[in-house]
Amino acid sequence: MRADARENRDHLLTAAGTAITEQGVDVSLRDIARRAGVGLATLLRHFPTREALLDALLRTSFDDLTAKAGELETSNSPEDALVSWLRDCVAWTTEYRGVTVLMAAAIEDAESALHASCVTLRAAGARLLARAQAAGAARSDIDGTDLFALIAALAWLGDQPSFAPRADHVFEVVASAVLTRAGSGDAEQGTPPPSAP
Amino acid sequence: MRADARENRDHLLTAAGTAITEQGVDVSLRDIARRAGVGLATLLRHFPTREALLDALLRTSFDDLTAKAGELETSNSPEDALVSWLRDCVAWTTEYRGVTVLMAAAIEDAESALHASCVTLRAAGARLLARAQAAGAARSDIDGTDLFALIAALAWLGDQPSFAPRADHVFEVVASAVLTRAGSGDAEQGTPPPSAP
DNA sequence: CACTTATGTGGATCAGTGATCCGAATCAAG
DNA sequence: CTTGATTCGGATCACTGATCCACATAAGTG
Repeated sequence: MRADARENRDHLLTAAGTAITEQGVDVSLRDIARRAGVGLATLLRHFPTREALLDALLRTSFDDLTAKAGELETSNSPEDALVSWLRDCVAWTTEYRGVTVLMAAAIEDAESALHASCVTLRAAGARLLARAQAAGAARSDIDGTDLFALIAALAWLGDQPSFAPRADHVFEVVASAVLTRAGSGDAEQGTPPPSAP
Repeated sequence: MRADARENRDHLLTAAGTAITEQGVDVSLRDIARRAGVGLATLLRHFPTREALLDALLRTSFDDLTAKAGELETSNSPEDALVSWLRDCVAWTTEYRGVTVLMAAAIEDAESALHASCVTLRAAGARLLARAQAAGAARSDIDGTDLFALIAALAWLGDQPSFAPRADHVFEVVASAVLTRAGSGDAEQGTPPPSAP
């Protein structure tokens, strides 16, 4: 790779980072190119699609989250590990407004540049969930896919200006649904047992 | 209102209905105008913005949902009433793919054409929730805004092709979090009590 | 250092979007 | 039937992502 090309690539990545944190992932690619002092065509040569650019930009964050999941697997409490990791995941998405929709689309589109990162992230969450389930700390009728969907939904709430103030509270509510009670025998039914204390 | 104008308006609404159910709320306004046999400028005169068009198109659905909430208020079980209404709300959004994002934006934007409908809907849900809380069937640390956020999040999951197959299951999980247990004393803390059976 | 070649660049351009303007067509009242 | 106001829709604008190709430039060679 030529030296000037590498330099342009780096400029593009930093410009994309600041532009996205300011305006969200839907920011105009022309804006990013302009910030980097580069033509639009150059941006599109280095990153043929918006997803490719995001993949290069977010890959380290993805890796950090999966690494964190690995560390938490040796934490003392399976329950705390799961909840803490969930919180980290949701909190991370607030840095990149709008990234949730792209992740949701990428997780099932094997052609997407973000696909691999999303699958890895889901697997990391699934391991933490399985550990909590084995310890009886999480309901047993959900799996990694459900967990990923819950993370995405909570992250999406944080993306919406109208819901963002309540996002933390809603997180607690949903987390309490994932944790503890119920979920062993009547999982097939789907409907939880009626409350009769 | 002139007769031909009214006719065009009706054609536009039916065309918008079919176009949106086929392609989602992001469908091109030109497509809708073309289906209605009308110019784009005509569509934009009758409905100056996409939200205005959606408001006219969805208002009856909104009214149906709020009316249903009113009926359910006299149902025998506050718990069943709440869950049934939640299910109806989430199910309704599947007809109009992508409408959730617009509702989320409209609920806090008083200028939006959809604002009034969303506020009314939220109030209807809040009444059902309050009734369930009074009966001890729903946790007491959530309010109508939280409920609206949960509905929106679940509806958004149904909108995403990758999550749609799990949307029903996730609904049950979230519904079980809203219902029954906890929520009276420790609401201030946010964090649910650790599971220690 | 000079030259050649392969590589990278970016302005011009295309199809698509929502929005706006204004001359022309159409309806309804007298 | 005439008149006048209302409505219509093609042309147009600014913006998006994407593509093309003449041009500039860096890297390698003698």
